[in-house]
Amino acid sequence: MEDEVDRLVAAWRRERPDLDVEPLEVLSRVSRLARHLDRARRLAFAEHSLEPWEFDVLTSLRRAGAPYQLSPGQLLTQTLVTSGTMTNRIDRLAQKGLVERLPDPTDRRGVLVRLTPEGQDRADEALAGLLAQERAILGELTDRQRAELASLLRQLTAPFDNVPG
Amino acid sequence: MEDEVDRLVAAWRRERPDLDVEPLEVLSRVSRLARHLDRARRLAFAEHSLEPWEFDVLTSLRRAGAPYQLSPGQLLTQTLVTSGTMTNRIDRLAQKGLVERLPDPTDRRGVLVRLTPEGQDRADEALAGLLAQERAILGELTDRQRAELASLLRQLTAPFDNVPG
DNA sequence: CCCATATATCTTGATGTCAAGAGACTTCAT
DNA sequence: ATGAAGTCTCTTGACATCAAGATATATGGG
Repeated sequence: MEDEVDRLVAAWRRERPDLDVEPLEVLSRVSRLARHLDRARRLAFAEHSLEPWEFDVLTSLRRAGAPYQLSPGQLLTQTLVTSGTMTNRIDRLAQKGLVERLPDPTDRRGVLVRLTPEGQDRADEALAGLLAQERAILGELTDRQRAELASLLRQLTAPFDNVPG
Repeated sequence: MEDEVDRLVAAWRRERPDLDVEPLEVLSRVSRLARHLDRARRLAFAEHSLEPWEFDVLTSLRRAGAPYQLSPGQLLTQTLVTSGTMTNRIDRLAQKGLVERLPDPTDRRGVLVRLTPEGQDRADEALAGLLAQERAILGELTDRQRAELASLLRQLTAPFDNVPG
């Protein structure tokens, strides 16, 4: 079946027949698929009244394991946002009762952000919903194809994930 | 080589051994790779003093073929932004002399946005730079692997691209 | 002990985006 | 013709984000 990238590539080949636009076949599909996934996830999370950014913060804490707490600094390295954004996010999550701020007992400059029991439940529910949706999106592929895709994608992401930047 | 998603999946398997998180192996990699690509593209475009959104608009017009003009409405279906955003983008591109607004001769409500000669040059230069960068990112893969990846990704994107939404 | 430097978090101001709606014009049924 | 509904673009107001800097605390060399 044809997709938007086929049309995009065809347009470039018509307008710029001198250029080799083959890289777009892979990387434009990655970007466009990510956009579609963002929208789909937003819908899935909305069923649990969570925004994507809320899911990111709550699940970062959830994955940390009991007692489900991290410093704002650790959270911002995990979620790749700036400190101003993280302050704002913690404020709103605390107001909704999903996390709470605790003084760091070992550093008086510091704060610890801890998942409340309700925050933990919401994170767990939303994760289950997300996985159900993702299984549906991947439904067309065989196990063999999923493994192949994961492996090829890992080859592309590993260089980014294993440098300081 | 290990990547961030391997670590993410390992954390979930430790904290939620009851869940099958295998879908993340594919779809989290897609999202994370897209984030990396966004950053890389921003850098590539910066060498031509273009923002990613400027590239999107200019190349949409470029792909339309001579005389390189589209209505704001056509531009926003291509770039998936709202009309308010598009008005703002056209304003700024016109101010920089990369596009110009013309009255639509067939509909007095309408406007046509046309690429200026400078806008066309900038779009062409930035596209060449982008393709060079993308070839470097894909450098690790064989032709066979790229084709395989493109084909698998097309299977995932086609359902999104061939429905009204 | 003291000061310079580093670290952790929060605050401020600017920006780009979106959602909703306004204004101008067109289209179509009557 | 005429009025209602549709279409196209732009305006407005709210919001999340970022970059830069402020505040408070910690750390280590002299």
